[in-house]
Amino acid sequence: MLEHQEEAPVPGKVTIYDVARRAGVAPSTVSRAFSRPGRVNAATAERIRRVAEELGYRVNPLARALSTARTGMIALVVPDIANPFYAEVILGAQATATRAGFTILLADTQESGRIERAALERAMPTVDGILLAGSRMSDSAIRMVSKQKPVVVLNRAVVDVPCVVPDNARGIRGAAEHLAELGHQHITYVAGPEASWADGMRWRSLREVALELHLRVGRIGPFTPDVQGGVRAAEEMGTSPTSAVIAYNDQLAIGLIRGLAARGVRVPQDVSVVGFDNIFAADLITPGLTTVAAPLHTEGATATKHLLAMISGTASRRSEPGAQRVPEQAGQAVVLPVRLVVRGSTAQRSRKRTSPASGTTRVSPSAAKAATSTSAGSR
Amino acid sequence: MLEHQEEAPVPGKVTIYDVARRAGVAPSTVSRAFSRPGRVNAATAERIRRVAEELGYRVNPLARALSTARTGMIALVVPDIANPFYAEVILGAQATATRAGFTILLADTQESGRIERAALERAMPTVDGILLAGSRMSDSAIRMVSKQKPVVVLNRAVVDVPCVVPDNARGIRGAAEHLAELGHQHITYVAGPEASWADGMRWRSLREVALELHLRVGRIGPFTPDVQGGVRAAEEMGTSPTSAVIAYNDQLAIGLIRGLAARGVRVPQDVSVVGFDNIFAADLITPGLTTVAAPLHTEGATATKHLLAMISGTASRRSEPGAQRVPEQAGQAVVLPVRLVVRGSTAQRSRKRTSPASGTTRVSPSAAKAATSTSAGSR
DNA sequence: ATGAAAGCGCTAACAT
DNA sequence: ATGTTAGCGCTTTCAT
Repeated sequence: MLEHQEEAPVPGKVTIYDVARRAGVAPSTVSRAFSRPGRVNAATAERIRRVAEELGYRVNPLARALSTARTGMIALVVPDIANPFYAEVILGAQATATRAGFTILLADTQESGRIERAALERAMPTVDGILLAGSRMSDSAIRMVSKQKPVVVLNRAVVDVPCVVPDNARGIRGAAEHLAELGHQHITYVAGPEASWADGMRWRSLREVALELHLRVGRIGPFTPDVQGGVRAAEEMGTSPTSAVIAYNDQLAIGLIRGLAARGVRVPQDVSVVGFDNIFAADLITPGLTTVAAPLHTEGATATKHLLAMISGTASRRSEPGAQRVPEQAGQAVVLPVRLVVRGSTAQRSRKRTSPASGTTRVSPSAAKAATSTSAGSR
Repeated sequence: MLEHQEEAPVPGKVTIYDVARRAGVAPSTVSRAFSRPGRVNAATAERIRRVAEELGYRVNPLARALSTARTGMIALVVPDIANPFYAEVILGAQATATRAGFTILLADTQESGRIERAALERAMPTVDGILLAGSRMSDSAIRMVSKQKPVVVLNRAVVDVPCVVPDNARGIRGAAEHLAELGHQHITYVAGPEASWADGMRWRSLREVALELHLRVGRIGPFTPDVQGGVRAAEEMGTSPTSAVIAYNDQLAIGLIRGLAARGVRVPQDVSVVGFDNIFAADLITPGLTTVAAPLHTEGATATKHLLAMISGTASRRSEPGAQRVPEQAGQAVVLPVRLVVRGSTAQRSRKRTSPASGTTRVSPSAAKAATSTSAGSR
């Protein structure tokens, strides 16, 4: 009679023991039937499956995780989900994670290093690996983390930690060449967060390519990498900006265009603007934003693919504490190709503007320190 | 000497046993010290904390979950993370979840009911509750789920399941009144997904308020609720749309404006457009989009708050299978206030346009078939 | 207030 | 191929 209790399939309460009893086998056999099909007789396996089915049995991932030390979850840590940039990355990550049977634990750190640490603290013991996109932590902190669990970093190069980054150099080069072809001779770089690796990378690349192309460059910033920041940048630029500007990212570029418009400066007639990332909105605004398209979705996917590889790599040697580090070409950043998407925000340099034929070849960005754009002096 | 093994704080491997031994207490005491402070002598508690600290001990959430049946995770299921609408909701949810010590398990269902089911299947056993935003499942399927775990539904009313929705009726009313004040007498509703509860709600509300305000209304659609859909809607509208339109959501409205612009119809001079949601981009495009601002962030936060309440409610009676349903005012949808944000996409009705004084109270938008779609028949 | 011991549901040697 | 037996790390009666 007690058997009757089984008759009511209470979904979350059926265990392998229930199935085992009902199928007339040992619990371990049921376990095998689910965790490693093939290691059990096809016939019994089938029977077990049937019984499990009718009993409404589902494996309990938690219990499984407790003994295997593998949870099937990976943490995705981002500074701001609402940032379309990360949204795309998340999508890419989610897609390949799901396909591999992994679940994503999402953590938004609100652009705060403190929250990021806390989030990691919480998530770490629950996940098999970590995807760090736009981390605010220091390189050494990241290395620390990667010593405990497999980690892949996005959009940033950290020594000794697998990274996935867009080809910033080529992207900036493409943008600069495009601008040069349109007759622009002086480009202003609108900088993003000071601490951003990508920002440094882009600015450096710009200076290099400028040298090569005989362009002059200036720089203002840093600004927060959002629309707000762009508006502020426009203010800082004053009424006579250079004829061309490359912004750290699209949000900044969009804000810049708005800010410029508000002060009567027209884009692209008066100044050409190029962004970076090619977020969704780049195509929505007027004029459309010319921008360096980063393979957002692909970045997420690629990073996840690597992470999963690392995870299955470490899976074997559980007991070796220090062995967490994987043979993978650690430290070797995978760089993904980018492409320039030309839209309406860039145009032939207007002849009406004064052409600063004078001026040195390469303008010292020291002018940047003048809060309210003294850098204008260079023009 | 064996003791020395403890000296190397291998972060993920320290257990309460290690701490207990080192602190000279029983494992159960260590457990108490962490899970229910107060039930242990303040002094010993302190000592335990210290030892734990220096040993680098962290409670293992999985192990804890296995015995308590509470994981501290809630699943957030959304159709599309990249959709700015959901991005905001996610943020709101994440914020309050984190504050309560909960972690979010994110699942993007790619607008697919099938994937949604699969995701739930996977997540269910791992989470304490579920947040369903923009679910593609049937009401009954949702009720089924909510019988197993606490569930809160967003942007949709499902009988017997706690819901959080924006005040669609008031929102539409506000939009219609605004349009009426501007002199518009005929409003076209650009419909979203056929299966969408919100869409039905909005259309119905529009008809009601139209009756009251002596406005005529028409409707075209359904369209996919994205920019693409809006562009298609523009095509379907032909060259002589009504002077005012309300779209199911902002993306549709944005696409519509683009599509209209492409065919030489100017917004707001020729036609006024109102959206719904007030997503980020609504303020970026030109002209700015007049729209009904839904409290996106608040929705996520509110829903989460309710879910957490339900969770702590069910926490007590673990053994009562059928008792999962909470006393909460189940079925009672919480409706959140909205407000109209007026931007540049709406304007006084242009006198130049032919005023269709003739025509029935409700004009059949048959003109739509002029475009490419044949689906026009159903409207 | 603290200790001892029995699980939570599953996996993993080790047998057979 | 399948059964036995220990755990995984923590919580939780039940004693003391």
